[in-house]
Amino acid sequence: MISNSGVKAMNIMTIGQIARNSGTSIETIRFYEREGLIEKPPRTESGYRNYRPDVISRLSFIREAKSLGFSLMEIKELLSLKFSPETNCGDVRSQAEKKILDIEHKIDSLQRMKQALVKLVTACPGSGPTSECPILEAMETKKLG
Amino acid sequence: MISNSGVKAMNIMTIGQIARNSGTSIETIRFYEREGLIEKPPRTESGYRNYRPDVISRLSFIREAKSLGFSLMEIKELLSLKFSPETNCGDVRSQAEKKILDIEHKIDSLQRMKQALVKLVTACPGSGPTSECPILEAMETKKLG
DNA sequence: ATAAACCCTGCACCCTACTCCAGAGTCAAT
DNA sequence: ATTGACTCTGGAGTAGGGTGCAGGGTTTAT
Repeated sequence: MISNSGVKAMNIMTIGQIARNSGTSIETIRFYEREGLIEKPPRTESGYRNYRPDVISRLSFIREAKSLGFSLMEIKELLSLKFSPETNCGDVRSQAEKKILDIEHKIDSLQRMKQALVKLVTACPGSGPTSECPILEAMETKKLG
Repeated sequence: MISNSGVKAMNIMTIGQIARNSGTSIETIRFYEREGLIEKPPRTESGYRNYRPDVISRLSFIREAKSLGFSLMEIKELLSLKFSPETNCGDVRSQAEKKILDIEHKIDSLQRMKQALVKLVTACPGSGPTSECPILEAMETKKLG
């Protein structure tokens, strides 16, 4: 290796270090790279991937968004709201507005679900044979959808 | 057919009617039955499934919960949260409490995501290039997850 | 009584999102 | 200079969640 002679660039990491720090496996990181969810990082002379640490938060974001029911496709869209010098601000804006509505709907549904469960828990000591399925009932009467 | 002679039981539906009314395909309904997410309905003499209309809201709930990032397994657990003579109150209660925490975490994450997007939209002048839209920054710095 | 529209089972297949090799090269420490 | 931990590519395999027939009965309208 020839580079890295004078200054030690301590802000680059191997894929293994990124994996350990992000809770995402090496294989998955490479998979996300193939799928375009994270940028192709520069390589060393020998071909090793060379990451800047900020890819870690991107990976955390992906993990979080997945657990909220977004597909990798949707996550890609969310992420691309930043990196598109081509598209104009209006496009991004309306995209973002759509996502906001989507998210608001999700929050709503979760709040109704939570309410149903809270009701179930507080009614618990009574222990009588309550309704067949409290969560379903709560969701039904409030007309989810 | 011999039954159904005197009284017309109008509150039963075929699988096709359920499918059309719930937005879930026939195949998927049968799949959910195999997986135990919905009860096996009674059958006609000829073997046709005979549903009561309330299965529709159960299917809607499943669809909703899926979009919120719950797996079919988790949905099964959510649906089974009720007091039955078999399970004791403590079990149900602690199960429900775990689900509540889970849901609260999801709501939190969604709210942070929404905030990031709202910030993006309000920071967006509505035209021009988007080289430095604040969305990813907002998401990264807030340390989602 | 015949066609169109349904429904049945069983099984193969598909998509998404990974996960796991094999075979080979690289790096750090001893 | 060798060992052991690490990385590379390419490709096959897996789990979860459906989807699509084929082959064959059933219902309903005409």
